[in-house]
Formats: sequence, C-alpha cells, structure tokens
Amino acid sequence: MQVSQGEGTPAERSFTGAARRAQIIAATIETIAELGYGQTSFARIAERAGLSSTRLISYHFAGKDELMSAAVADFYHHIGQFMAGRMAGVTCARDALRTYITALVAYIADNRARMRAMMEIFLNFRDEGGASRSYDENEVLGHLQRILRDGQRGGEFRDFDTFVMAATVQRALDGLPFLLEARPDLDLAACAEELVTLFDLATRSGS
Amino acid sequence: MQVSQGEGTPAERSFTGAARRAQIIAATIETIAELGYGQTSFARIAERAGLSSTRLISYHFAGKDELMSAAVADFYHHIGQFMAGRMAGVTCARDALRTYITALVAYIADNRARMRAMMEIFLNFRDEGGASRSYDENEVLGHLQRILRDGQRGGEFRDFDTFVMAATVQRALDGLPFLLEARPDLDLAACAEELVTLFDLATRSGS
Amino acid sequence: MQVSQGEGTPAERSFTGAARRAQIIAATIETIAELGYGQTSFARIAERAGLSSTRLISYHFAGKDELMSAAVADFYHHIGQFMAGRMAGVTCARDALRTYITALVAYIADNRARMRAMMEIFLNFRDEGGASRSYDENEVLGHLQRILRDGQRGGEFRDFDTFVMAATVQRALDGLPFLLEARPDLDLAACAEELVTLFDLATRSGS
Amino acid sequence: MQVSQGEGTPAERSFTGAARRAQIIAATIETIAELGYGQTSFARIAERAGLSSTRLISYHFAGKDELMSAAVADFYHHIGQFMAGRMAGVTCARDALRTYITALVAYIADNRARMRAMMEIFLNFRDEGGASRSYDENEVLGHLQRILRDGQRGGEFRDFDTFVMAATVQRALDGLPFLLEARPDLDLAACAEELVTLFDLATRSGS
DNA sequence: CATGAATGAGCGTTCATTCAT
DNA sequence: TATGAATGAACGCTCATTCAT
Repeated sequence: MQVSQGEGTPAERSFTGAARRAQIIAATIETIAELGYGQTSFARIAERAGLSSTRLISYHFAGKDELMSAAVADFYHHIGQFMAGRMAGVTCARDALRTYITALVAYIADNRARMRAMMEIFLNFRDEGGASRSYDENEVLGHLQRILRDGQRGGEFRDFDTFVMAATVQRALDGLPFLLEARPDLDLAACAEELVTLFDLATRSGS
Repeated sequence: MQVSQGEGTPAERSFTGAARRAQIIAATIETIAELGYGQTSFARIAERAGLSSTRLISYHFAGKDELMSAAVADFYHHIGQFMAGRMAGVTCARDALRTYITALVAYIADNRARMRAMMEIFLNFRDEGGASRSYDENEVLGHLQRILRDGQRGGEFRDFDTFVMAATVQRALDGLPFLLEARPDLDLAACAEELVTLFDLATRSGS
Repeated sequence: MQVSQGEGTPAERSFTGAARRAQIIAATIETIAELGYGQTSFARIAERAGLSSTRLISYHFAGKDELMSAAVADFYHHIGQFMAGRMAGVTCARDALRTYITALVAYIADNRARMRAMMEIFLNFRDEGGASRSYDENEVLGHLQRILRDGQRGGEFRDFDTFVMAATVQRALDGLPFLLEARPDLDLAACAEELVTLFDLATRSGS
Repeated sequence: MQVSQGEGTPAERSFTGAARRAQIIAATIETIAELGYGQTSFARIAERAGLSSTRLISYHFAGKDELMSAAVADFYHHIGQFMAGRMAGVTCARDALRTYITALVAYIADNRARMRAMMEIFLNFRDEGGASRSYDENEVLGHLQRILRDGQRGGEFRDFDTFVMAATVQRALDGLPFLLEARPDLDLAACAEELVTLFDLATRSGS
C-alpha cells in the first residue's frame, strides 16, 4: 500500500491500467515489427496506439527499458504457455525434438509480427553496460539442451556437443521470421518437416 | 575545382581519399562491433577515427547509407577472396560443404569484430522503403544452394529443400559471433567439426 | 459534498487535512534541504512522503506556489515562537543584539535541514512577476533594524546605517547553513561568540 | 591536432568560435540575472542571443554544465583582473581590507547583472554528486583570510577567528546584489564606507 | 582535400496540473 | 478525503546533414 514507483509508473493492479499497458505493448510490438527497433520511438508508438501524447507511455512505464522488458516478458509468457501445452505428454527425446520444432514453427507462423519484433528487441536491446540483455543463450537454449542430453543418455541420440546442436536448432527456428520477410509465401509446414528430418538425421544414433 | 562523381562524394580514385575512406570504414566497423548499430553515430565514428568533426565522413560518403554499404562491400570483398582461396580445388559436394563450413568458421575466428559488425549491419540496415537491404538471402545463400544442388544432382546428397538447408547452415555459421559473445573462450575448431558432422549427417544420401 | 475554500484547496480546518498538509510540508522541506530547490518536484516530494501520486499534493495545495508559501509560513511561525521566547525580558540594545545573534545561531544549530530548505526557497522562489517573493528584506530586517535604532537612540550604539548593519548581521547568520555544508563539524557556539564580539565592536559607541 | 571533443564542442581556438561562445555566455548571464537559474533554459538563452536554435549552444558547449562552468570561469577571470589591479600597491592589512571591500563594491556596482547571475549559479549549480560545485568557500575566502591573518600577525588586527570573519565580510559583499534588487537606488559608495568602518572597528586591535 | 559553423528535427524524459470518479 | 488516469509543454541533448570557405 502506498508504494511509490516514481510517479511515472502507476500501480499495475488496475483494470484500466493493465489494459492501457497491454495496448501500448501491442502498439510497440507492431511498430517494431514494421519499422525495426531503430526507427521505433515513443512518438511512433503513441501514434499507432492512438494516444494523445507520448506522455502516456512514460506514465505507464518507467522508461523505454521497462517498456521493452514488459514486451519481452509478455512474449515469454505467451510463448511459454503455448509451448508448454504442445510439449505436454511427450515421452521420448526424438519426439520431444520433433515436437519442439513443429510447435515453434507453428507459433512463428501464427505470430509473425510478434516474432519479428522480439528478434529486433533481442538484437538491439542492451542494458547500461552495453551487453545484449535479452538474448540469454542459457535461458533460451536450456530447454533444448535438456532434450538433447536426455536423448543422449537414453541412447536415442548420438554423441555430439549439445550446446552447438541446441544453438543450431534454435537459430534455424529463429531465422524463420527473416526468411519469411524475404519469402512471405514460404510454406512453414513444409519447412517444419524439412527441419524435423534434418535434425533427426543429425542427432539420432546410428541404426 | 575538381570534378567529383556522385555529388558530395569526392573522387574515390585518389591515394589519400581511398586511405581516408578505409580509415573511416575501419572505425565504423570497430564502433559497430563494440557498441552495436544503434549506438553508432557519425560522432562516435569520428571520435574513434580521430577526426576533428563528422564533416569528414559526410565528405567522403554521401550519407550514412553509403557508408554502411561501403563497409558491407568491403566485407564482401574481403571474405570473398578468403573463401575463394579456400574453396579452390574442391571436387565433390561433400567436400565443398565441409570446406565451406570450416573455412567460414576459420574466417569468423580471425575476424570476430568484423563479423559482429556485419551481423549488426545486416540486421539493422534498411533502405528507405524500410526493407532489410543487406541480408539478401539469394546472394548469401546462392553459393551454398549451388553446392547442395550439385550434391543432390550427383547423388551425394539426399533429397531435401536446398533453400531451407542452406539457410540452416548459414544461420548456424552466422550465429557463431553471437555465441562467441556469450562464450568468448568457445573452441571454434571443435565447433566447426561438430557442424561438419551435423550437416554431413543431415545431407548425405543414405548409402 | 463539502464547501471548499479557494478552489482546489480543501478545507484546512480538519484534523486529517491538516495532518496531511503538515506531512507534505515536512517532506517538502526534507527534499529541498537534501536535493536543493531546483531538483525538488512534486514527484520527489510525493516519493519521500510515501504518497501514491502527486495528486494528493495538488489536492491539498493550490499549486507549487502555495506549497512553498505554506512551508515558509510554517517556518516563520516556528522560528517566530522560538525567537520571541528568547528575546523576552531583554532590556538594553546591546543585550538584544547579542541575544538575537546567539538565539538565531542556536535555532540554526537545531534546525539545519529546515534552514537549508528555507535558504533555498528564499533564493529561488519567485512570484509570477519574476520578483524574489520571499526574501522580503523589510520583514526579515525589520526586527534587527528596530533593535539597532533603539540602541542608537539610547546612545548605546554609534551612528551607522541601520539598514546596512542589519543586512550584514542577518547575512552573517543566514550564511551559517552554507558554512555548515562546507564544514559540518563547525563549532556553532564558538561562531556565535565570534559574531557577538564582531558586531558588538562594530556597533557600540566609542568610550 | 585532431583532438576530438565529442562533436558538440568544437575547437575553442577560432575567432568566430570564441566570439560565439562569448555571445552565448553573455546571453546566459543576462537570462539568469533576469529570470533566475531555475527559469533559464537553452531555449531562453538562444532566444535572447538571437540564435536560430538551441542546437548552436550544444554545438559550442558540451552541455549545460560546461556552459555554466564557462560563465563562471569567465567571471573569475574578469573579477580577478579587476581586483588584482585594485589591490596592487597595498601595504598594510587595514588598507588591504578597506581596499578589498571598496573594490569589490565598485565591481558589484558596475556588474550588477553579472553578479546576480553568478550568485544564482553558485547557489543552484551542483555537480552530479549533488554538492554545490562553485561556491568553494576556501577558494573565495582564501584571499580574505590571508589578509586577516597578515593583519593579526603584524598586530594591526585583534585576535578573532579568521574563517568566521572572512565569511562575514564576504557574505556582506555577496549580499549587495540582493539588496540592490530590493532597493535599486541604494547608494553603493555609501554602503562601501559603512562596511569599511564596520569591519575596521570589528577587526582592529585596541590601540 | 579538408573543415569550422550551423541547422531543424527528433529523442526519451520530467514538469505541474486537470479530469473524472 | 482521496486517487488513478491523463495531459501539453518544455527540458537538455543527439542525430545526420548542409553551408561557406
């Protein structure tokens, strides 16, 4: 009660406040997806969101950093729920890898703008020290590495460096939004199948 | 008074002029590699290059776009020569793929800053229309796709979508600079071997 | 609905209202004393007072001007009572001057933050016309000038310009908060004695 | 040669550049003297100086801090030369004190706006740590304290705390711009005589 | 070949204040 | 009595670029 957040950041616990935040986050994602991170400013976001001034953004978020962090957190929540649902009930490692790939491709197909925006943020958003803040390899690759190690332990997968393999898988998937930009009519379902086969061959133990 | 070609861009055919351009390009690459594309400005580049004002940059390059294009062209020339030398004498497609991967990894290992800078430019540089200008899939992937198609034609490689495969290979390699950022002591030679094996398994036709 | 006086300023005659006003004034004084007038904003005051928004300040005070005026009035009331108590029973002018100096130094010693804040307000607070509103020489110097004139009339003090002398005495005292800032361990009692002697020598009639 | 100062701060060694800097400093002093430090912005300064945009200020000074520092340095240079000329040839300490007071009052009389501006800057300009940067007691009081100590050593002055006395003298003088604000027609020459007598009585050793 | 000077537009942020409950 | 939401204006500052020599 009565915890101040420095004027600029009002209480998040409010219907209208949460709605405004969501609206601003949505406009932010759209703007980044379309114009890129570098061309995205509060003015551009406010314009897209139909806000009277950029002041409203500063009012709901402590600053640009918090806005971007909020957009990323929103994304993680969204994709996390999606992936958790798809991965449920998977038993063996090969199935897990296949499901991971197809599920992520499906997510990308349904969230092209969001994915483009997140790639932009991950690649451009840096904390004060200058380090890329968001593209935390460990966090992103952790899940994949676990699948791969499980598969090796169970004999399903051959012996390979799980870090390199996980990074390769993830980058193949992360690259799809860029591919889509160059070829908007790319058949993502077919892509998914190609990638599943590719990495199945690349990972499975001989015979 | 001297005739200049291209309005605002002085004669490129001059020893001192070319040297200045090279100096500015080098400073640009260093700045982008260290601070990222978004934090790179003419002021920052001039500071690093030891120039008294940004005017000299505007003098030698028509604008920011031309400067970036010049940096990219410089890179293409540099890497093109390197790769041509390594690929010379390769006979079969499997060898070509293996050589492509190991050569590119070697190049990355020796040009970390340059690679980081180029990745930044490719991901952030857009022409006036807003389209990502530099990451021209066809240009970058063309060589790889040719190798893959040759291998399929000759029966060395199985049947797969060469575009997806080429993109996957390329992104695995493009990702190394980022991996190096997170793990500066990564063993790139070992990585190369992992990737060679990975894509050999993924591409070769079942004997 | 309740009748408010002064549009926007709620009833001052209320226990909770007065308490809130006092709380806000206290936070204002602390903030100014610590950060200076220029860095003091409603946001910063609200933060220190533990208020959820600056709205509460605007609610209890018609504006920034009234808040500052209220803080000054509060100060005048506080110091007025203190000085009146100390000055009571003084008979001759030399004693009055001595008592004025020692009492004011004592007050300053016990109210450092408050004094710093008031100096900041006096020096920065201007009304709409741009004139320094608060450092009303007549009001502040009036008491001193009366003492000095009384002393001249009674033959205790030599002939001097009472305005200049009063201003010099007052500024010597007003300067102590600044001196304390530079030398926090300054011996204020000793200072008071120095100033008493200084101005006794400067004012008393020869022989 | 070719020392970069971060684009915004061009070489000071240039006729036109130095003139511009002087012009901007003059406009800054006028603006502060009239509106006070808090109401002084780049926009207001540019307006008074007749500049096309505030950009020109940022171009010639690295930032607000450097502008203020430059104004203060300018003032120190100006007043330093003036005082040095007046203090030349002074022999005894009583003369030195008298000359210091009369000379400073004369300077103030001829530089009212400048003095008001400097008082504003000294009282409001703080470095990043929040400490009042400019009103360095030691630097300002040093000269006075030296005069006072010399007088004590030579037997001209009685025994008193030179720090308190110096601060009292200085504050009496520093206060004149404020007095002038309240009473624009104040006779400064008479003031000077009053102060000379006041501090002569307060300091001299009993004959 | 080079450069000092200047520029308008835009940046994220903070300001005290008002609206509507 | 209190509060969350919203606001236009202004802040210092940086941007790539152009002018004039």
